[in-house]
Amino acid sequence: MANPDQLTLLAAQPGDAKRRKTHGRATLADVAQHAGVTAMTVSRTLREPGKVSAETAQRVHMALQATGYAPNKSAGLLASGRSRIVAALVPNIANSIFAETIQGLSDALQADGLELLLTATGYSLEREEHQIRAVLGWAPAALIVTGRHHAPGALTMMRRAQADGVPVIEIWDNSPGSSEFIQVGFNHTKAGRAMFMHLQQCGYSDLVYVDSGVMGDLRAHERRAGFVAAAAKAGCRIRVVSAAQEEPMAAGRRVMRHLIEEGHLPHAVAFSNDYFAAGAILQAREHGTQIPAQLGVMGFGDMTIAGQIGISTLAVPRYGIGFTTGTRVVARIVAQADGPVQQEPSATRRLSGDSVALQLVKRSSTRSGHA
Amino acid sequence: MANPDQLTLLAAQPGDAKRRKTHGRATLADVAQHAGVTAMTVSRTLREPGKVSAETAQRVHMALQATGYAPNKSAGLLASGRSRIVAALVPNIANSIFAETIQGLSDALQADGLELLLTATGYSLEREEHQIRAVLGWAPAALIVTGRHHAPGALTMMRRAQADGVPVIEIWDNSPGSSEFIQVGFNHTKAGRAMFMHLQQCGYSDLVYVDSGVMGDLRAHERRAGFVAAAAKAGCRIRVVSAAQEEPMAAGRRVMRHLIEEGHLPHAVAFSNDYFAAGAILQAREHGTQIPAQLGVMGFGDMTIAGQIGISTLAVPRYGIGFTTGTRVVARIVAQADGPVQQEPSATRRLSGDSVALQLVKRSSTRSGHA
DNA sequence: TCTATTTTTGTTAGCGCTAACATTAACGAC
DNA sequence: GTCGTTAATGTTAGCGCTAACAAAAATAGA
Repeated sequence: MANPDQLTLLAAQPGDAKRRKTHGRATLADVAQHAGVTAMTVSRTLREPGKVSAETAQRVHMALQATGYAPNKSAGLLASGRSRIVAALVPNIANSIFAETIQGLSDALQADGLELLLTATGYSLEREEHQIRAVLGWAPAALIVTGRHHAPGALTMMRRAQADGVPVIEIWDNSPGSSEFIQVGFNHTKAGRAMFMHLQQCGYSDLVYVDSGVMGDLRAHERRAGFVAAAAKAGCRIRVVSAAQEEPMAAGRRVMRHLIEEGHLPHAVAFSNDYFAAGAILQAREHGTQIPAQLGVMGFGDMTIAGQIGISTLAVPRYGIGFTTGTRVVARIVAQADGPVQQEPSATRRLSGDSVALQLVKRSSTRSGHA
Repeated sequence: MANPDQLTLLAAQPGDAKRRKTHGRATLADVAQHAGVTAMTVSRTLREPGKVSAETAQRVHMALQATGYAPNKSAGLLASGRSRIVAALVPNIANSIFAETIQGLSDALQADGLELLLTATGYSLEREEHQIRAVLGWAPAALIVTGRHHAPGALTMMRRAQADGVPVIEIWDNSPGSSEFIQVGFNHTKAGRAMFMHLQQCGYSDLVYVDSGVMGDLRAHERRAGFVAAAAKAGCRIRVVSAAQEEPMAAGRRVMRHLIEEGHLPHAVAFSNDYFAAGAILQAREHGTQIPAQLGVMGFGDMTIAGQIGISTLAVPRYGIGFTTGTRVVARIVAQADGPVQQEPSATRRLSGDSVALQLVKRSSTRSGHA
């Protein structure tokens, strides 16, 4: 090939009326011409270096350098059907809970050069469904969603994706048997129960549980339900309060103020997150209420502030959930790329999920022993 | 080929010897066949509804429903050269500063159905360059980077992108004249100066400035430099301390402990972020040091905790930077799509940047008046 | 009525890349 | 030397979609 006449013809050809406006950037063909090889060889040099001779590879690399080539990912994706995009859907990003998970995910993915397409669902299953549909258009290498509850249409798409070999992972949940997807997270009902058990062990029996009352936060509902059910079963007095949906520490303050002004303090208050608890403790201190002598307080999440203010809490590996998820995704994708070795052709091979461990952190906001 | 099923398949469709494995999902052609029209008509129904008759549109919509069509975005992108992806690069995600900016960006983009491709640079210009190259392969509708400092190669790519009509926006900075790109942010040197000026107005003249010492955080360096320069010029005693790179509140505590143990307290300490300041104040309280009577403290960022603990701070519209950026991007992209109307053909039309306003928040950690 | 528009739909040819197959060069084994 | 075998490169034909143009149908104008 490389027929000079043809090249000239092509170059000079004024007749290509229907030619589309090209993007202007260097293409594989440009690089190939520069290196005196075909586009395919350049493509191979980039993706399968082992299959190209050292000498050719060097020429190609020089040409890559010279042309400033940057691959057109959509063309690659269209041709190969594989992308290196990982799509992740979380309720929101600003919430430091998910922010850290995303950071962990991002860190793990970057190690292997995977890209992160991120969307915020705002705790809406409807938006989630919409966004799943959108991101699936990119043929992602993996799909990560939050929680195990999804709209019917979303479920259908997730199933289909999984059937197509795309790992679908539910993060921040782990309820074996309740889901057909890989899960990396923990059981929220148990978490709520664990919170109660700590307070019970401290000897508190007149309890208040405070959470945010965000409608769509199913996991928060489960934690609350777990707490309440355990408390009721144990014969404790239990009251549930929904904090207004405002800035969490301020909300915690408000709840505490109400409690104190009511005149009748419970034995202990459990908050669905440490920011609530932190605000509450600051408020209590200002009122001169002794913690934990007059009132036990516990939070959830082991956020930074819990350690600083001395809040007993249930620690959740926020970063770890993301990092573990990312690591699994990378492993799966690498395995897929390296060799489509059918390890267990007989059974549907499924990646199992991960139950991340929660840990109770006892600090000065709850009594240390039995009452 | 030994597979009988495959043989049957091949026999059923004899013409396509070299056929590639298709993704299995419905394509435009499938929908078109179902609706009794051509693929082009379906495409138009989706993208330019006005150009399709009502009756046809309905038939198409039914077919879309029936086939469960989901567009293949890479094919669309490859054919059109336009994507609805916005690429954003931030130093990190977990840091609540950027998390909120990303949330704002995400919120603004979702209003118009734009997608967010997010990467974390970890304050490394090298990684930034690498990631810019990667995301540009998706022909993003806009490129958002953090700050105005970039590796030479990154700059080249950013210029090229801008020349190609892709809006390139630098967030978290605003230094008119120093950049050829749109900026949405503020001037960090001025911010540092503003912090000093507050302390000066309070009458403090023996100062300590504490920041994290993260090597790549050029903006933090600028704030510190601005503070130090202003302080020096005003003849104040000024000392700079780098907090260890650990959990910020703990670092703040450590710094404060050192300061107190040294025996000689300065008049006031400025921290490069509110978490440092919060930790410091908690520590000081435990030592019985009176704030602000014995020691003034100020932070930066107006994070939630600053309001809760009563820290004077310089408020930064974290969410706003993201939201404004997103809004601008949307406006630009919509304008591009609606009509390529050359509004000012004579001059290079550039979107101007936004200097977001910082606001000093005076709280109980600094004296309210002159000394 | 018949032409001049406008609206609606169809046809064609890629976008830049890669899977699959085809070809050629290189290397031994006998 | 001949033949198989492997390694290295080339050729062809799309992936699914849309820009650009072309044709047909509907509408209007006289």
